[in-house]
Amino acid sequence: MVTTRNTRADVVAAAGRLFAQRGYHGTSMRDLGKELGLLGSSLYSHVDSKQDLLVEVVREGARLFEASAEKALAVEGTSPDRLRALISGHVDVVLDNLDVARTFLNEARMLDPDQRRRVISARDHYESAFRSVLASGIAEGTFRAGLDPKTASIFILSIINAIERWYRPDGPIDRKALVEQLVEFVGSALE
Amino acid sequence: MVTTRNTRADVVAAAGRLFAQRGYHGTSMRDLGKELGLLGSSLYSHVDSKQDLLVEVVREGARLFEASAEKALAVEGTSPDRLRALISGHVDVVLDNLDVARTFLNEARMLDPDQRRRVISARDHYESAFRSVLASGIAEGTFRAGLDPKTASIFILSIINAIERWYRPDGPIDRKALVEQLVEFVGSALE
DNA sequence: CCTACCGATCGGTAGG
DNA sequence: CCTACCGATCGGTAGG
Repeated sequence: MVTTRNTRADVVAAAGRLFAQRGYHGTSMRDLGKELGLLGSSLYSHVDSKQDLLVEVVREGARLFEASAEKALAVEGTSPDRLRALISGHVDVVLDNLDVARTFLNEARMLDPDQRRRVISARDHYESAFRSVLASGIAEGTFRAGLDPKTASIFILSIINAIERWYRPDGPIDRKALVEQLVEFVGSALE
Repeated sequence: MVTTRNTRADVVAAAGRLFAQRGYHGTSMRDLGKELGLLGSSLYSHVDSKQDLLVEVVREGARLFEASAEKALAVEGTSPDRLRALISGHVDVVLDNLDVARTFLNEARMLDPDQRRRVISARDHYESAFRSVLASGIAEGTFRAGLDPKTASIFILSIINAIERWYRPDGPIDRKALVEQLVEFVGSALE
């Protein structure tokens, strides 16, 4: 077995792993080097700074969530169908990219103000997918009138963002059942 | 105006503020000293270590949530009444102790394994208050049968724990309205 | 609560 | 990607 040189993508992936586990400030460049089998100083041939790594991981998270929303909004069918697609897609993004999702959700606030603003607007755009599906459903009469799409979106996102905090893939509830429980809970909250 | 000496409680309170804002690893003892108008080294006349401060803040959070649950469970009335008391009490704990709650929710994972275990079991005990109220409501027929109290509790806690992340006291929705929206959303999810 | 430190570790650079 | 560093900062201590 040959030990190949690390690519920039390897470095970013390892950064996501450690940032997710120990937090951005809890991870040193030497920790990250060790994770990759090289010295901390060697990382600077791949990146300009530690912040750069956080930016890169968080951006990847934003891309993944955004791509999921785009797909979900394109689903033919009813508003509840698109809401289900949004929820199911979110679960997939989180569970298929746990480290990236965790870093995106918990460590983005460690970015400098400029980069943080970009993340906030990316999040708002993602949230707007939920708001628009809820608004359509209310207009169609499939979701209860009097529902506030903004608040309801925040509640729904609160539930699906928190999955990262408690869900264990090897636990008693598999991914499909998780999505079912989510859709059922959220669905009946909207009726 | 006289400048009084800081008490241990002042130090813990300031630690909660900084841990909540910048994270545990993002806060240095010198930062904390500056916040209190003294040197980092002077803090060691109040505490033995930085970890001690995190332990203290997190424990205070655990105490507050536990006290709230105890009060809510003692409420006379129906299961939905007690659920409302749990939600309303949780909102009060979070909004009246934002820094402590944030540190409890986001920084407890930075504790050493031993202390972290204690927090996890404290959280589980708090969650059990929600589970038991849901189970009673299902048994009475006020909450829909087929509901899983464990999963539903996690979903409810996901929503009310996330308040820390988005709610602004000076925003368009006041505390009373927030509780109403929460109770309505969660309530209809359980019917 | 300050003075005066300690060894360890931090993010990062120059040069190969 | 390593060698050999840099100045700054880290948590913490001794003694007052």
